[in-house]
Amino acid sequence: MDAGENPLPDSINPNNFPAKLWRLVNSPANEAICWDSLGEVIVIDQQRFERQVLSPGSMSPNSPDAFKTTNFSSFVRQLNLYGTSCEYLGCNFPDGR
Amino acid sequence: MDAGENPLPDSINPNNFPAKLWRLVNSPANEAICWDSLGEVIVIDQQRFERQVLSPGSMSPNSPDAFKTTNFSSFVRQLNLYGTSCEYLGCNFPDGR
DNA sequence: GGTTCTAGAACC
DNA sequence: GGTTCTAGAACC
Repeated sequence: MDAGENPLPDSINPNNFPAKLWRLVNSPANEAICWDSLGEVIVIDQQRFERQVLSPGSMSPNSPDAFKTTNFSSFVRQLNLYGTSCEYLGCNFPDGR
Repeated sequence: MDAGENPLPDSINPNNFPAKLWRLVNSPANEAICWDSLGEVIVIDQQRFERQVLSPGSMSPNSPDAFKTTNFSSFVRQLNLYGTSCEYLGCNFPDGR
């Protein structure tokens, strides 16, 4: 599903963390973060996420989906603040295997 | 100075975290982590450190200097456990500038 | 409202 | 003895 199919209620500020996260997780274009098969927890590929989402210049400038931090640990702090469970999809090989 | 010039006392287990950290910080071969100019805090380049020290295969296999984790956040947890102050030397550009 | 650094706690 | 996940606290 794309963002158009699961709009957020007007009471949610689209510029805040939960809304950005929601759009990103539901975006099929994004390969770095997604729902698990049961739709209960978020699965993150840290390497990809840092490269494709957090890294400055990785998203189009002034994108409403860009997070304010570039640090993965700060992003995780936000996840925890909002009580979001996630799994880490890691690749353990430097060459990306 | 190299490791030969500042040996650790025999009472320090060379396989434990503080000893590994000590050797690494004092090693001129290592570019990812070093002392600041006053020799008071450790300066870490996170990107380099992940690539050149934590990443599996980045150090010679079974190196006594290899840490047990591959996660930067776990490494930072160890720093904090031992009360080690550090500064983060970040590069903010995806291409390494 | 978000970011950063550090620490608690449970687990291995 | 180390690792991981989460939370406290101070700061911006």
